[in-house]
Amino acid sequence: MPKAPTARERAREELTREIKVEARRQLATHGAEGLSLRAVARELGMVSSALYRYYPSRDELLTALILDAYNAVAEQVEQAVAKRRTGDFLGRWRAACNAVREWGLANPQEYALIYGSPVVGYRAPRDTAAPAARVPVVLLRIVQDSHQAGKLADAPNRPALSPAAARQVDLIVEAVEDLDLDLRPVPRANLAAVVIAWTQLYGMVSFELFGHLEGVIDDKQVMFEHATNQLAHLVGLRR
Amino acid sequence: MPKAPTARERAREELTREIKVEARRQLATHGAEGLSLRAVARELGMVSSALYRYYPSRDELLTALILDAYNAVAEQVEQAVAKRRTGDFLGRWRAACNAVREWGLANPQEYALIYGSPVVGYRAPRDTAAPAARVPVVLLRIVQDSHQAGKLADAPNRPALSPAAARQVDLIVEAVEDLDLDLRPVPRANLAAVVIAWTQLYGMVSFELFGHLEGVIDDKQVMFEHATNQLAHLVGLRR
DNA sequence: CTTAAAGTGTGAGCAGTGCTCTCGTTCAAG
DNA sequence: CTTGAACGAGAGCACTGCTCACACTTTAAG
Repeated sequence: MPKAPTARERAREELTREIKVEARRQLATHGAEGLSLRAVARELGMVSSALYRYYPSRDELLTALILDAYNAVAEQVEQAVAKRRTGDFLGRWRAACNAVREWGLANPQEYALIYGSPVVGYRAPRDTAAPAARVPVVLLRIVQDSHQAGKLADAPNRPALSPAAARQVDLIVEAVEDLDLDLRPVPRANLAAVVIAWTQLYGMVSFELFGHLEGVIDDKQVMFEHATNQLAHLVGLRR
Repeated sequence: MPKAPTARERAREELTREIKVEARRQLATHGAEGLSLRAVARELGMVSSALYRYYPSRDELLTALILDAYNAVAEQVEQAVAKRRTGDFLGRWRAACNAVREWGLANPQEYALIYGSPVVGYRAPRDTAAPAARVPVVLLRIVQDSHQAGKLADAPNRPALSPAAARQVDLIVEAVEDLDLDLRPVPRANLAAVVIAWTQLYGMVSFELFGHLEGVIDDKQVMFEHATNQLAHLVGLRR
C-alpha cells in the first residue's frame, strides 16, 4: 500500500514541479540555448547549487521539458481528433495535421526543442520513444479505422512499393502491435504513405517555424491545408 | 580598376579564412552549441580578443558558417544533377534528392546548423535567402525542363489546388523569374507538388539525422528511395 | 620623407555560465 | 532520542562571450 508521503516528500515533489514550470517559462522566452539553471534558481529565490538536488544537470532538466513537450503536442492532437466523429476519417486526419501545426505555432521553442536539431548530445531515446510515437500513432489509427470501415482507397501503386520498403513497413506494424493497434490487414502501400505523410507534416511545420518559408510563401496556412489534403489523398483517405 | 591588395589586406583575408576553417572543424566535432571563439583562437595561436578584429561576434562567425553550408549542399546537389543527361529528368530528380541526404549524412552538424532549429536569434534572412534557394531551384528547374520537353505528366488534380494555393504558387513563379527560370508555362499543380516534395525531402533527412527514425525504420536508405520515387511521381516526373 | 591615421595583437577584466564541494541545519526513520 | 539521509547556503573552479586601454605596425596623405 502507498504510505502517506512525508512533508519533505511533498515539498520535494512540489519544488521539482515548480522548477520545471519556471524552466519552461524561460524556454519559451529565451529559447533552449538561453535556458540557465542559475536564472531559474534566482527566479525561485534559491541558490543555484540547491537546484542540483532536484535535477542532476541542465541536460536532465531539458530532457524533462522534452518529455513534457512530446506529451503536450500529443495531447492536443489526440483531443482535436477526438472532437470529430469516428467515421469522419478525412476530418480526423485534417484535425490531426492542423493540431500539430497550431501547437507548433503556439509553442515554437518547445517545438524546436523536440523537432529541431538535438541540442543535448544524443540523449537516450529510451524514455522519449513512447511519447514521441503518440502523434504518428494517431495518424496510423485513423488509417486503420478507415480500412476497417472499408473506406480506405488504394494508395497509388506507381511507383510500386519495393519488397525492401515493404519489409520496413512490416517493422512498424510489429512495433505498434502492443498498442491495441492491429495494422496487419492494412495494405503496406497505405502505411508507407503514412510514413511519408508524417515526415512531410513535420517538414512543413518546421520550415514555417524555422523561417525557411519566409519570402517564399506568404499564406502558410493555405499551403499547409493543400499539403495535408494532398497527403490524405495519397494515404487513401477520401472522406 | 582593382588596385593591388596590400600585404595587410592579404593577411587579413587569409586569417579570416583560417578562422572560419578552424571554426568549421570545431563545429563538425562539437556541434554549434560547442563552438567556442576562445577555443578557435587558442587553436590558431592567437589571443581571443584578436579574433574580434575579424568577426565582430560569435553569431557573425556562425552566420558565415551558415552561408558556407548552404552553398556547400547546393554545390553538391547541382554537381550530382549535372552528372546526368539533361533529358533524364527522373534520374536528375533522384540524384538531387540523394545528394541532399548524402550531404546531410556526411555533414550532420552543418546540416543541423542550417535546417535545424535556428540557434542564433532570428538572423537576417537577407543574406541567406539566395544560397538557401539554390536547392529548391534545382528541383524546379528539373520540372521546368521536363515540361518544356513535353514529358511532364499531370499532377493529380484530386484534391484540386485551391485558388488561394494557386496564388501562393504564383508568388514563387514571380520570385524565380530573375534566375533565368521561367515557370510561367508550368501547371500550377505541378509546382505546388514541388513545394510539397521539397519540404518532404527536408523532413525525411531531418528525421533521420535527428534520430526520430531510430527504432522505427531500420533501413533509412530504402525508405528514402521510396519516398523520393513517390514524390517524383506526384510532381509529374515519370522518366 | 614625415606624420597622422587606421589597423592589429595583447592582456586584463567584467559578467555570466554549469557544476562541485564543504559545511551547518533540518527532517524522518529506527 | 539518536543517527543518517536529505537539504540549502556559499565559496570556488574552469569556462564562456565580449570590452577596453594600451602598445605596435602598416598604410596613406601631406
